[in-house]
Amino acid sequence: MSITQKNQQSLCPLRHILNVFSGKWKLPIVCMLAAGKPLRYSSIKRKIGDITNVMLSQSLKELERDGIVHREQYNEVPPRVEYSLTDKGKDVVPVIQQAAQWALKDMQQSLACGANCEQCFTTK
Amino acid sequence: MSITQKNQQSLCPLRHILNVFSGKWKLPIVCMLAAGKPLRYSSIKRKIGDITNVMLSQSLKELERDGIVHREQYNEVPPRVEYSLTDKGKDVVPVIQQAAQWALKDMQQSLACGANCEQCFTTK
DNA sequence: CTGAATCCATCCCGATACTG
DNA sequence: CAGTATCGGGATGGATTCAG
Repeated sequence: MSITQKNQQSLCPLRHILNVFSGKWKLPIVCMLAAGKPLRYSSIKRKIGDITNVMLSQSLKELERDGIVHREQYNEVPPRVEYSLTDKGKDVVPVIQQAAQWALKDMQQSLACGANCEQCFTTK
Repeated sequence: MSITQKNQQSLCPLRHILNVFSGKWKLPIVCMLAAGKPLRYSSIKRKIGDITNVMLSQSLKELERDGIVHREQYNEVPPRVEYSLTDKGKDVVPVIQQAAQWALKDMQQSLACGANCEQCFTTK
């Protein structure tokens, strides 16, 4: 399980936000959902590209537990599940955008790269 | 070494900022330095409290390599080293503050805790 | 005082295979 | 389609000891 669970007693807000969003995949996932449209499991997986089922389902489960994403399951055949951001999740988006801005500027200065990443807010 | 080195080719700004600031201690360290006054090694260690030498020196070294903190060494006896934020490091402070704001609000809602942490911007 | 060296436990992440 | 089960490598965080 994630680091989030064991240290729920660590009261520092910064530790808290790191607990919620650290890991390799959570920010990319939130970014995809930030567009507003609910996405299906396979859709997220396809957009991210190189994520495995284990990491995707685990990340989604933890984000759901932490109140960032909402999971809506439709009992159909074949099964359909859609993920979207909760209100709390939408609240973080500006913060992430600001962070991405800083990071982009930093990267341009130090690496002169174009940030051709499809997964974050800085593209286009 | 940090994850930062191997994936320098990962061009996503969000990955970049996570690379620079993830880990258990870097944000607390930056927070202490954000007050503006240069701090000595032992001073940082005392303020954080439960960090070991290994983690502190490693974190500082990586933050220095990434251009966030500046290390000033005075050749005296006993040796004295002072750490402070670079301009780039100061630029991140507002972002971290915003993040801490969100996290604090989130924690108050879900845990009703008082965030009695000395290490972050939300105290006092 | 400011670290470096060594050793060790944990856990994050991933590949592969399988299920309702 | 939307996941779970299992196994394993490598990174990360830490205790202890030692050094300039």
